[in-house]
Amino acid sequence: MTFLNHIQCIIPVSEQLSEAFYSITKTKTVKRGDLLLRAGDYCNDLYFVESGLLRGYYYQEEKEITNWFAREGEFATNFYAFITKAASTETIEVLEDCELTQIPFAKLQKIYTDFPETERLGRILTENYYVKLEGRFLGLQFTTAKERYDNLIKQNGPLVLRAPLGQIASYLGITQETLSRIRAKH
Amino acid sequence: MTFLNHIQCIIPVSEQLSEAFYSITKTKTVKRGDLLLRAGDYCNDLYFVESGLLRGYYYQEEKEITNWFAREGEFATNFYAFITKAASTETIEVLEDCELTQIPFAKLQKIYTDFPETERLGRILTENYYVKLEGRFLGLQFTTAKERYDNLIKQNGPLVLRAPLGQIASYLGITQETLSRIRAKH
DNA sequence: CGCACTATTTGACATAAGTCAAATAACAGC
DNA sequence: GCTGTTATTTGACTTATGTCAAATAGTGCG
Repeated sequence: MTFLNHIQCIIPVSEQLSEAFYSITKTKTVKRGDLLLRAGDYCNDLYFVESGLLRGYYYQEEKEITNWFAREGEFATNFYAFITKAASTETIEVLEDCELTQIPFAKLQKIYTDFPETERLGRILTENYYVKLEGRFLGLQFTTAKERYDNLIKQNGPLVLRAPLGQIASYLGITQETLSRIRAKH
Repeated sequence: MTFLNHIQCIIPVSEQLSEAFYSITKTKTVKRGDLLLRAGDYCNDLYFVESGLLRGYYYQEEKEITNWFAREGEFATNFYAFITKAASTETIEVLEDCELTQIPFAKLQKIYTDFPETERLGRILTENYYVKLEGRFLGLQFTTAKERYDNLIKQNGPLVLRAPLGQIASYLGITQETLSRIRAKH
């Protein structure tokens, strides 16, 4: 699913709006290991993943914590830093070669001004982020590590499995050792 | 802090906008024990708490889980149900007599249409919800039950303490017994 | 005031997951 | 294909928090 297809699922996209999006976005190809954003930098872009896999991570007491994975059809950015223009606390790393649609913040603002109906888009994307986070929050509170792992596999399939064990473990809020033991009992 | 004061902290409020808000909002007085919203109902109103204390809760395997408390200066609603028009999964209960500013969904939509600059307001309120939830999510993952309790007290002071033990415990994601033991060691 | 009901505390024990450490396994570069 | 490095697995032990049950304390109502 391309960026525009995805937008069309959220708000109606007129010919003009479609062209405006076309003119402000760039296609960006990145390779495994590249960093799209570093902690401390400003986050000027929203990315839509056309193909590939990314992750966002930060440090919590020396330990690297993976906060999210984004695969094709999903948006990726340090949401908070993108919106507030505060320095990013997250680093965004390319896990699998990606084709991305890059949406610069300033140009997105212009779209909001020129096409007020797109304000709704921003709100809905925020809501989606919220709902997703809420799901994880409830999961953390009411499910065991094994259940969370099984759910991750069910929802994200083998794609996420290509990520190293430690990254998946920290995403699930558990230690590597625990995840390794979960896997051992198939 | 009144509703309009609060809005003014987020977006500039013109004379006309102020009047428009005035015309769509109603002041509502509710008493301890009243239910503002029941699980299963549609959530048609956003409330701003001028004074008093509310909570939102839902059931998770027979157990009542308090999802949030809202005190003066905060908004209260089942955010998800309000936005999506899905049936509410939450019940909203009045913990302490409240004076509320009631904002009906349909009229809020009209404000969005008549004053497009208010779309930003919706987005920012959503973001605030998101950031708050993110804080709780991280807390659940990286702090002990005692730390979470201490933080709650620090942030919400004695107001929340008037809520029954079991409600606070479920909000913190722990059992009553554990919270009771935390309190016992002052 | 006293009864019945509900909320809180306390105790004894169970358990999921963490910690630390060592043993393997997998992998990248020469 | 070896070698050093990094990732994963396994083991032994600890710990925070949960569970179940019983004892108190608190509260509203007739």
